[in-house]
Amino acid sequence: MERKLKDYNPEYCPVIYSLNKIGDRWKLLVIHYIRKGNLRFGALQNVIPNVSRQTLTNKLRELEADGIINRTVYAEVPPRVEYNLTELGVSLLPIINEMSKWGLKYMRP
Amino acid sequence: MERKLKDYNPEYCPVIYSLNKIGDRWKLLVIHYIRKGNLRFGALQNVIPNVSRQTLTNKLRELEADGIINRTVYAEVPPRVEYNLTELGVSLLPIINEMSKWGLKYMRP
DNA sequence: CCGCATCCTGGGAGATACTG
DNA sequence: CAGTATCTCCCAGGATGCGG
Repeated sequence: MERKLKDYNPEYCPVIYSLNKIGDRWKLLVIHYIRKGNLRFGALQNVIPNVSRQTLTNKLRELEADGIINRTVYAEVPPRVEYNLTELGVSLLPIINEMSKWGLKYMRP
Repeated sequence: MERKLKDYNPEYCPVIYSLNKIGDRWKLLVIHYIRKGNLRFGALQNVIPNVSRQTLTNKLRELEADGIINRTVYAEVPPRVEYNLTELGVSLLPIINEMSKWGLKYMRP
């Protein structure tokens, strides 16, 4: 189980709540890349640098449990699974947009 | 040394850059609370749940090295040290604001 | 009060092999 | 293809004591 700040924070504040949902580099990257159209497990693995299948799986499960993404299995051969942002997931995009804007502005090579 | 996604990411993207600077729950919390007026080391330690001195020290150093906060030492007895956001630090506030807004809207007790 | 030096531990993450 | 199951490793972070 993931240890969360919530567990021992007396003055629970919104920022901490958000951090507990997405304050994890992997999760933000997953959301970011799903938004960009990388919907399949393999696609995500290719585009996110150095994620192991294991970790990617875990993060996808957590995001699903938090209602941020949907998982759709297509009964095909070979099997196909697609992930999509839920409404809640979409509501996170402004945060990622702000981060993206900041990165663009202040990034130095 | 902190292992950064940057080190092994072929397609370097702004979101990842931002993540490398602040994609760490402690750092965001530090920025958040400095903004709220908790400028002293002790104040930060009191207000951030369960940070050890060590960790807080490290994060403050990293933030300082990244030009996000300033450190001012007052030659008093007892000693006093204050941290302030630099211009670069202030430029991060929109991100935190978005996170705060999101938390307020979707937080369930 | 602030914070460095040490030591130590837990659990996040990688590697690998195996299934439907 | 898209996972699960295991095992291992590593280091971020906690605890503690000292020093300016």
